[in-house]
Amino acid sequence: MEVIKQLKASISESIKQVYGVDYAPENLTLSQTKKEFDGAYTLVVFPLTKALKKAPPVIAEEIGQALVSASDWIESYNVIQGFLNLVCSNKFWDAMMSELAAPIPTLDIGKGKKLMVEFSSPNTNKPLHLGHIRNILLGWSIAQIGKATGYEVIKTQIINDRGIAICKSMLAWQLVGQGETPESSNTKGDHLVGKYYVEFEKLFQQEYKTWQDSETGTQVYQNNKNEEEESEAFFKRYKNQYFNEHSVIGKNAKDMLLKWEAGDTDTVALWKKMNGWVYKGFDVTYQNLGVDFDHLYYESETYLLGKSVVEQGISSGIFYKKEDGSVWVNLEDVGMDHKILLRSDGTSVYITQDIGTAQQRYRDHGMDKMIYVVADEQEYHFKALFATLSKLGEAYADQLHHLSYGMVDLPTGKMKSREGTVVDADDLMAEVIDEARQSAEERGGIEGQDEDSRNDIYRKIGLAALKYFIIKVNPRKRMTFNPKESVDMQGTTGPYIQNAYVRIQSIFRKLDDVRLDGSYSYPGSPEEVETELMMQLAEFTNVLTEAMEKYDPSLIANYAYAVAKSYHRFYHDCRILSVEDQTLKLFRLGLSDATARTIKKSMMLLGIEMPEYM
RNA sequence: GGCCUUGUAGCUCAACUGGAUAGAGCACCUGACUACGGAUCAGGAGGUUGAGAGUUCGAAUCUUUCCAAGGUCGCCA
Repeated sequence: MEVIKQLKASISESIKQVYGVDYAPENLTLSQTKKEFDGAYTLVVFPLTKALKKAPPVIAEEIGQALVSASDWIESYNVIQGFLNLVCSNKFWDAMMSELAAPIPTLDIGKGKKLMVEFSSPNTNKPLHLGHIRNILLGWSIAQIGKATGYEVIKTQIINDRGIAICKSMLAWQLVGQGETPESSNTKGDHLVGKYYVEFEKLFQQEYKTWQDSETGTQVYQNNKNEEEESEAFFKRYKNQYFNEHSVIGKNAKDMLLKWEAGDTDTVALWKKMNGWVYKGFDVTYQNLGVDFDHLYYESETYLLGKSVVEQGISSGIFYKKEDGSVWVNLEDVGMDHKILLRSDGTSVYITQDIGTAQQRYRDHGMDKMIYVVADEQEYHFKALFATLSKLGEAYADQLHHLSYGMVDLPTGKMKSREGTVVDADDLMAEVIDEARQSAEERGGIEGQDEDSRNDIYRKIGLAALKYFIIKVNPRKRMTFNPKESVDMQGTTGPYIQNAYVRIQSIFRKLDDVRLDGSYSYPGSPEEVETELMMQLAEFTNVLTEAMEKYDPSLIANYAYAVAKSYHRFYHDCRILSVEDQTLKLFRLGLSDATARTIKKSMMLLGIEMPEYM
């Protein structure tokens, strides 16, 4: 905000004038004055004492005097301890209002730079769930924030389309599916494939159970159990080993994976068919959620990429090979451990393909900056990945960032797919939209709209509730998703913010012919609710900058709420359409318009749409 | 056990980067202009910021020691 910059510059000049000391404007701490004191902005003078060598109250007094005589923006001041409270003049508020009336500019922080954001990155064996929603909202939002700060943004994901998981679904479908398709069963493709993933688990459990009672099973139990260990506890622990060493259906699944890797025609055809179903399903979910991607990467195409890089790393001595053939990188110099890069059988692990994918992406897009949106359980992995890429001397290695976020819990505890407590993304969206519909029908207010418009409004409100509920929480923190609270529409919620916007639209609909020409002059002195709102709006670019620096959309969410709250108060206290004084009316209309634009922009950065009615 | 994250009102979250008497919402209680849209606004009650010690003009924030929860730690992704 230029007005604030100029205000700081004036303070800096006053310091120069009184003390002959150069104090850079950007080093001044100028905050909003607390409500219980008189003034708009407060200069905290404690930090100045060293440079100016006087007691805080004296400095405050002297700067205050100098400012009042030098600047026509400062009407008066008062000093409380080391705080210099500045009371601003109408000229100041008019200047600020004029600046607020201008279109919100794109910042130039990322000007000329490419930013790639990876988010969502699902497995193709089951539908998206609540955890993905947090991931997607964060990724989408950081991409929008990137754009708003001047970056050219490439939204991407890596789709985990291969591996044992999808083979399980494929096998189960072959065994018990009887040719079922999304069309034949009228089921969304991703849900259908997810169903067969569950089917596999059932078949496996049946087989396992039978085996447990067999001679071999009991023998294994007797030979391997810990002291006093019950059979149930043992077999729970032994499950993975059973899958790998004894299970017939497990062997079949693994064989399928081998066939897939060998390029077996039938297997690949089935794989393509079922993944195709899943992608169709994902597309619908993404569309309903209002997100899209610019460039997709598939694990099936990238999983081999890292190998040659690793082999080069061995010959150049960056990595080393153990006797058993496995390849390692030593990360002790950056405070980490040794990390495996290739298995002893020469196959690649998770990090291997990530190395390859990173290189591929850099070749494709030459990005200056890359953000991976992935849950915090993978922090160690990304530290190791970045350190390894750095050792390889990759140009972009120090511009990689893991946007790590806490997992989503339910009031009943963790989400666990095995226990069926996973909240499905499609179901969840349908529920919040339905909730919005009920709420709107009770209230009335949009009966005049046709059905399509009404449905569109319900969708916007419901999704706003859901998205805001999730995005308002600091990403770093683990969050509890309370389904009841997520559909709240009062208080700190998406619909509350939408309501402020809708009120403003309603005002402007009632105006016939008013032109806001961008110049404002307040007759008398603005009300406190008005100056508070203006100051709030003036913070937008600061908040946006900070959100980008910290990779934290929740800052924008909290900001949007603060603006909406200030507006609701203003709206309640101040007449707008019915005021006689035309300049005052224009001022308030200008303020309303600036508020609407700021709210809309902020919420757009979070992937939340604004309705015109609600 | 090592490392990382978190701990703030009954609950869900803030706190302008070390600033004034720690703020909102939900829930509870009391009110609001014969409503520019009440999905709103105002008020009440609710706190030893997990505990202790330290650093300084000043600490929820920095240091340190504990306590609690979660994550992670060489061939899962």
